[in-house]
Amino acid sequence: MTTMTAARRRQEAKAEFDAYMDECPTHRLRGIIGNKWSSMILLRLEDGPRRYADLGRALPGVSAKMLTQTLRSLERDGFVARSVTPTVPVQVEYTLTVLGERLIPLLDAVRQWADRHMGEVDEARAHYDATRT
Amino acid sequence: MTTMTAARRRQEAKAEFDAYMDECPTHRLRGIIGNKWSSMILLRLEDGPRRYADLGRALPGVSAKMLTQTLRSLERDGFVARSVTPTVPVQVEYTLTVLGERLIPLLDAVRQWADRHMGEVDEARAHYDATRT
DNA sequence: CTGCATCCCATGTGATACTG
DNA sequence: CAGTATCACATGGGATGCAG
Repeated sequence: MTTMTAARRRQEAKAEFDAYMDECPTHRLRGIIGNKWSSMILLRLEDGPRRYADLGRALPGVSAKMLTQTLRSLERDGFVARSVTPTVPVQVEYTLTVLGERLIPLLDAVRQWADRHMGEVDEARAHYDATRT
Repeated sequence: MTTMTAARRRQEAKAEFDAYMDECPTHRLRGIIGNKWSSMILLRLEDGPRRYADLGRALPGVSAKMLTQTLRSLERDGFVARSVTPTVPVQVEYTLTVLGERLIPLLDAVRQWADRHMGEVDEARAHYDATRT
């Protein structure tokens, strides 16, 4: 029994840690702003409401599937609100919620850091790649 | 020919946009801080240098592979420095670079936002899930 | 117009076993 | 101690076609 203890303890620690990670607010937030389209969409909504196809045109790289999927996810998390106008054909408008607006400054902070320092990252990368052939 | 124009134009716009995305500093930074272990490692290094196994113990959920891989990536991007002491057995120490230290405040900003607002996200999520059975 | 369903591939992540 | 190598798997993301 005693021989198993070390491995056993590590396993339990890992399980605990994994559970913690699932709860960890920071980790979850990173999951949100880390995905490919969330931030882009939020930033596009900063200037006011936008319709579905409108957003699609503003983000030429996005597929309909990802646009819908990301929008749903943002809606579920309370960052955007969705309102349908039952005309024919229907109009669907997406708006930033208060919570969504509060996220904008953070997104801007990320953007600013990137603008200021990603050049250094490029240099570091070039140097790293160069020094080992 | 003219019938193809619309689709054609969209394709070109997409290609352009994709190229832009690859360059976009913000998007690249999100790729860095968005991955599972980068931020955690950087935050652990905040208090001073750490050795490989030491980091591993501080992050019970990480596999050796991911620890190495993430560390390599952070080193390449210039966020951490790796120094080897050729004793027997060898010692490898990881330290935050100046660039890495400059990233910490941003990471903290993310953490703070998460601590303050993820509760609201949970509520929104619960409400969303509840309202559509 | 807005969105869902399906299929498919690339990538990220992890478990395990092995090495200088 | 500090990795490397290999295999396996889940997820993210995209293309296409259909529907209300």
